Amino acid sequence: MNRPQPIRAKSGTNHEGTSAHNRRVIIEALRLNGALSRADLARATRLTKQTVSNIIDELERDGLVVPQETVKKGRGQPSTPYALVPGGAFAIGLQIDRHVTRAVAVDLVGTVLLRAEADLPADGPATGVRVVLDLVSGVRERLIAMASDAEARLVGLGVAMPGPFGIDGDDNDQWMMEAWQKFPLVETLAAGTGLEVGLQNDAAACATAERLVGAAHGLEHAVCLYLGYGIGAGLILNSELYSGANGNGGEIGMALLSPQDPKRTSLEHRASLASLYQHLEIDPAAHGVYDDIGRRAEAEDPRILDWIGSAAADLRWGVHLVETIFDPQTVILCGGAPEPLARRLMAAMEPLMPSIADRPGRTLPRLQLGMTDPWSVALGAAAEPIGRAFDPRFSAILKAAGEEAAGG
Amino acid sequence: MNRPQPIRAKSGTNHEGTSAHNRRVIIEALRLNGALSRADLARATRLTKQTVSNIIDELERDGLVVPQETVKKGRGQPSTPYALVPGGAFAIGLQIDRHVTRAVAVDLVGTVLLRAEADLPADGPATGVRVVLDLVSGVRERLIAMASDAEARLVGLGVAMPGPFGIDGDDNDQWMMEAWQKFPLVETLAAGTGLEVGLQNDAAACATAERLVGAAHGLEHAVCLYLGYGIGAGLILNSELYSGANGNGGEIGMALLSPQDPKRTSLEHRASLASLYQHLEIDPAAHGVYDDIGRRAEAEDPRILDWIGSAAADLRWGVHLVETIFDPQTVILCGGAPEPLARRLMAAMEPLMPSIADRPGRTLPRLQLGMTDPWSVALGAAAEPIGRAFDPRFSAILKAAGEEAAGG
DNA sequence: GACTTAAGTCAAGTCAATTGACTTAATAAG
DNA sequence: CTTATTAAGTCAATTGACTTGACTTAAGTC
Repeated sequence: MNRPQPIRAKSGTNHEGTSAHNRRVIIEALRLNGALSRADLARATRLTKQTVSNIIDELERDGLVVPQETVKKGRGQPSTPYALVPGGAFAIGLQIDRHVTRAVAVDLVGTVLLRAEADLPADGPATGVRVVLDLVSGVRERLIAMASDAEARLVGLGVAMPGPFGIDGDDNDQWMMEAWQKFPLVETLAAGTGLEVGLQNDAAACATAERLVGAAHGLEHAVCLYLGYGIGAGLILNSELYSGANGNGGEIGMALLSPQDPKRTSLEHRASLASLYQHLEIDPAAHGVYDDIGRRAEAEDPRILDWIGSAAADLRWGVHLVETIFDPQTVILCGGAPEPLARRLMAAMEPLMPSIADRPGRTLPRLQLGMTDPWSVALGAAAEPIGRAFDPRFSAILKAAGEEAAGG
Repeated sequence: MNRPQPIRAKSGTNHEGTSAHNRRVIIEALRLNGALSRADLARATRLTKQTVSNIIDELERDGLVVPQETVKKGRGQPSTPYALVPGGAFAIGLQIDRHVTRAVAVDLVGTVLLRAEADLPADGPATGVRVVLDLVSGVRERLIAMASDAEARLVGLGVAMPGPFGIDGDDNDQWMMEAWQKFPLVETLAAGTGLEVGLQNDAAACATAERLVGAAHGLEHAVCLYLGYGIGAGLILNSELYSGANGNGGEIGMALLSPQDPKRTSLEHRASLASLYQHLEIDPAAHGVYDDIGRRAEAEDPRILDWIGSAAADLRWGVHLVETIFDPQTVILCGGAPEPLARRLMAAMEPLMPSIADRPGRTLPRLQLGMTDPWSVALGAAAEPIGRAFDPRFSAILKAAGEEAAGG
């Protein structure tokens, strides 16, 4: 061969790609609008009635949609709306956090069916892999006990853990997170479960959750500011999660706050639960910390209010920055902070700084509160395989790497 | 009707979408890899030989590709590579700058064939629209004189001008830019020329140019820092220009530099040619300013070096920030600064701040110099219709709004 | 009670990718 | 020098999935 480098090109597509896309478009339309008739779907997707009819028949056979009561809405034959069947598909989500791992099972519409939690050992993945595999298979078994066809309808396993990925750390890895980041987790879990495995960072998972069932539902452009032990941004751009070249898109925790600052203060250093724990001089590894800060926020503990004031100033600027850079429809504050804290933090961020988002004729608020639930990252992890299997996306149309070009 | 809101759904697709995508994929492969044989194309795109053969035949009939000399590369029948025909398509790009407007004609491979320039009147679009229409039609006529089939092969008119769009300004509109931004330019130009018209901001246009023929050629993720009269970022994400919800994505000039700063200093205030003009106390509207600062940079004028030092500090942080947020493959410094200035500015930005981009095994530099040419924005404007017509993209597969769903 | 409107089906048609056999033309082996 | 092997590319038939247009069903409306 004369050509030493591989040829760079996108994949082509064929009838299967067309069909897969149209199926996904219809599923998404039902997710976004609720039950719709074949005629409505045809108009909305610009497909012909006949095509929609065929796809709906197929989806019904596959158990993904069911007809509802017919609706008489004027002249003409009454229409039969079809709705998504929640039990049409399932996914498992796994969160690996600093001292705990959580797994959830969700259905096609994003309802959390099962939760499970376990402590992670202090030696990281060495023994921790066993723990997470057991957690996942426990959830899987309970899911199958709930719905006997769940095994066949399980579309994948999503994993979420703190990023960044592929970077040499700062030697301060008290939680063994770096060891987890370097561990071949996707391969190990895929081999151990036989499922397709996807990996996201915490913030991306939160954004994925907000996109499936939360404040970003149906939005094309949204930024989720995830405030957890660290801080990150989950980016929904063109209706898809944006991950960057190496899966580290949105890892804004490491962003330094100022061009001049000789101390090189990062955003994470000032606005994250880690910074709150430090400010309060409490051990983040102690049990009940999460509930404790929730209660103290509720009680408006002055030291918490201090931190809120300072974190809010930095986050206000963070909102300004992501609005300026991304021009999103909305910014969502979400993630792992207890709700009383998140709510007060959000209130303290008002008034927001002026920005490009401050435009006439807005319908969505510039900043809104998303999920504040310790389980939202695991939910987002589970939402990823659902989206991968059912959301319309460019990559779903293209011929996959596995499919060889034949023809001679 | 019972349903007051329109139904939200993506468009479906059909055979035409498939076919259009495959054509685009093949054109892109030829653009990225140079001439390729049908067999190579089939392997790279995962299409069958037969399909590729049909598409190549069609593209050859359409005058978009030509066969090259056959190549004997070992056993088997020699292959016939096909190459893009530069004259297969043309586009016109129009830049509207503060006191000048520029138009270029480019061909399918992004070669600039013609340039034209005119001063803009001080009253903005009121009389300026006439000027830009004349400029465009002048270029169009010269293009048709060069290539008689150019009229039929003209795929569109791209326009670039400073953003942001749709925002109420800061009452300091000495250049009438706000008047231009509010003017229905796209509609007026479409009506006046009969061409499809697209609009981008300066930074986006520069990124579009870098993507077609520059440092971002073939990259999936790149951020172009555009330093012109203002400053902005052109974002290439997933191989496409990202524009945000309102076309203002990347408008980082208005980003405030610090959470605390009571003076609310914006990046544009510190790192842009406007700030340089102010620093040098020269009138940016005077003729020959551009060449003048180029010469002074070349001569290492101490006042220029002052500015370079301070702007470099801010830009260094800007690079850190976009790396942290986007995780791109590379950052490209490009745009409207004279090359001697841009080159020194880039040198002064080293060493870059540590960031997530500082990873082992990089092949591309973290920061590289892109086009520094006063015509690069106009080139990017022209590159936009070329990309719209020929690049593989999700939206090109979907049924267009014009196409009504029929079928009964 | 006849007409209009809209949902949805039927069956044939069309488009574009696929398949598998075949042709062409080179190098390698004996 | 002949034969085998390999690879590019074509031919003709097939397949899959959307489209078309006529038709059926079931409400309103006049």
